[in-house]
Amino acid sequence: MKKTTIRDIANEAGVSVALVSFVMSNQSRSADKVYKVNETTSRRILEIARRLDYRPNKAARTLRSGKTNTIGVVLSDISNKFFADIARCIEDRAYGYDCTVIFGSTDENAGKLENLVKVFMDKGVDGLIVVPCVGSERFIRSLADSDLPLVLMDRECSDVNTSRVMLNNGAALSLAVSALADNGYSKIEMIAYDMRLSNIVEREAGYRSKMEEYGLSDNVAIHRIPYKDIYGQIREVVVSALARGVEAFVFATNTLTIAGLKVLSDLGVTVPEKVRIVGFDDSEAFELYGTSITYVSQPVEQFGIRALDLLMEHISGGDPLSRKTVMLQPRLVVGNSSQ
Amino acid sequence: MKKTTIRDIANEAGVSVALVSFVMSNQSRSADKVYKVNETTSRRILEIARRLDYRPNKAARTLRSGKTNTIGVVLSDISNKFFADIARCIEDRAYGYDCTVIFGSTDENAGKLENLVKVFMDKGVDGLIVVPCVGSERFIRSLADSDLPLVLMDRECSDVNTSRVMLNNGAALSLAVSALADNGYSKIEMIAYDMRLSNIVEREAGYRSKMEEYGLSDNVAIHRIPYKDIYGQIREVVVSALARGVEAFVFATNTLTIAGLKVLSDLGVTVPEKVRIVGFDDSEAFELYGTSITYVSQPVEQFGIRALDLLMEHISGGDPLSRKTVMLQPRLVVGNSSQ
DNA sequence: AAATTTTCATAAATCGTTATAACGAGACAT
DNA sequence: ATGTCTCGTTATAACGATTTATGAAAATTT
Repeated sequence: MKKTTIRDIANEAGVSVALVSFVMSNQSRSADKVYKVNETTSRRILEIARRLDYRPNKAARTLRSGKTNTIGVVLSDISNKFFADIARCIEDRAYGYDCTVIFGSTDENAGKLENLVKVFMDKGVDGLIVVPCVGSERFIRSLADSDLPLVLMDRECSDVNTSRVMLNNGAALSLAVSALADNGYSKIEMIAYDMRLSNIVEREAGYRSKMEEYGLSDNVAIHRIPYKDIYGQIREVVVSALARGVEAFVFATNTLTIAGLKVLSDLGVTVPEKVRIVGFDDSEAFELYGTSITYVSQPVEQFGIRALDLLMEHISGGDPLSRKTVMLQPRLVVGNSSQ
Repeated sequence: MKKTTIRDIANEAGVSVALVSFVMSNQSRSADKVYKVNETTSRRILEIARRLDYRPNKAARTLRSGKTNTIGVVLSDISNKFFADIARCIEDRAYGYDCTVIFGSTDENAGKLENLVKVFMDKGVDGLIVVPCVGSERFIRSLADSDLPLVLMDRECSDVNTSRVMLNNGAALSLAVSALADNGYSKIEMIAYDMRLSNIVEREAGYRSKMEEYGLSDNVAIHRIPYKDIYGQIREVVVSALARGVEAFVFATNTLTIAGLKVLSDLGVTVPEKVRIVGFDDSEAFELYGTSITYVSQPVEQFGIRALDLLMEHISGGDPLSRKTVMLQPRLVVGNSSQ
């Protein structure tokens, strides 16, 4: 029960292996010359291939052609809902491109990122989609200078000439601030991460400038939470803010939103009676919270779809000079938590 | 800037390519003969390899040896938290085995499962971890008869001689029932899926037998919810059960638990005052629910770890007759929702 | 009818490894 | 001195495809 090879088919059909190869990878073209295959023989070969249940050997194909039809996706943590959703979209869409995907999680660790990329390159991926993390800028720049197709996702990396898919993070927090300010609240504080990721930084800027627009510069307060012991850190922040008479919180990420709501709930602070909030990203957890949550929504599936499309375009030879940036727009979902 | 090959190293060191190959894949052994390499030359070759930044070409290696160092994992939906967590564990652990993982989601569709497995086989995976779905039994049996190493996860498939990692599903619902019955409740109803997946079936059996043990056979009521419009279906069930004076609900899965809680919350039915519940699996959503939830916890990370270990053992030639079944034990986490 | 082009097919050279048989040189025993 | 072993190494044939140059026959032009 040996696997059938191109050679078996050639024997069976009484033709050369080259011809079979041409038929199989049907674009049968060379640099300038175009190899045409006779319709009848072509069909005969296809038929025999089907009968013998021929499956091309990918390793051989890759060895000779240099193409793996595999791409690598490096993200923060595939067990995080946001990235898991993106992963799922990429997986589905890649199927259409007849391309398989391998994933890797960095845990926001630049060393791991570097490692993963190297492993993926050793595997011979045709291209990479990468979510940069703090400290990975230099490496990513060098990566972009190599000739491996690359698409950045979710977070910027300065001075890199490559395609990218980003959220309009500034607009996201503008929406959040407006939702509250338009209801007459002015003491709006922001809870963000300690990490200097581009998306966080931009969200902070969005918050700040929108506050200024409403003439609330003096009320600007950004709390930067370390990545570990989020709950404990937020609790401190919230307690002191409440003591100062804060009216509302805006959150910079999904995780922070959930942790913040839990803190408020544990403190017995009701929303929106005692304090208002606007969250970031949807979560099934919101459904079990007593009050419906106002939040900024990002088009999650678009991240995956657009990033993959850009990468594929890039791989199939689009000219390397026209790198595109896709800017996704956030949307405000209004609930009672901001009233 | 061509990639350096084994041949470059051989030239540089003035030895044959074969010797370099032996050194690189250092277990240099044949069927019976063992090829020893001189310590000094070995070190010299290694040194040169390091200097030239040698990266073995996986495609060539695979073509010749037949091994890909890649495994496939077929699960229900990688964007579902339970599976995402498992995926993450597998990913991390596979790194230690110097092995990459490709994932695929079936959406509980036997056709997709079959398709994914075929794609993975074409890719040449060394082995598979599969979460069966309804209707895939025949295909999985045929798969198990092939000589591709296979490990089943989370759900049974009858008459298949292969390794597997399962939860003790019966015990899981026994725990759930006990938690309620021990508090004096007797009208305990179960909410399960319509699907005849082995894990669901076993959970139903666990519920039923534990109810009998408490002498509550007459109160046994299992509600089977179709996979679509879960919320609406559960709502109907809950409303009529409440009208009949139900005291408590036990849920068969995570998704059902969340949906159930949301229904209760929307109906204004407070837990545990009006009705008691025991959930399945942890969820961050529980943290935002007013009452702490009593739930059956599965050792999620163990699924990934044990499945991968079994598969690796299987791949590296453990005798095919000794297939193992790992039975993971559930644990009860007690909150207020069952009081 | 000769010249030219087009069409279809083939042979042979890779791609970078691994696996196996064989081989020379000393060591050791006969 | 001859034969047998072991040790370290080499030559070479795969592995299964793609790619290129080349060729022979058929179709077209001149």
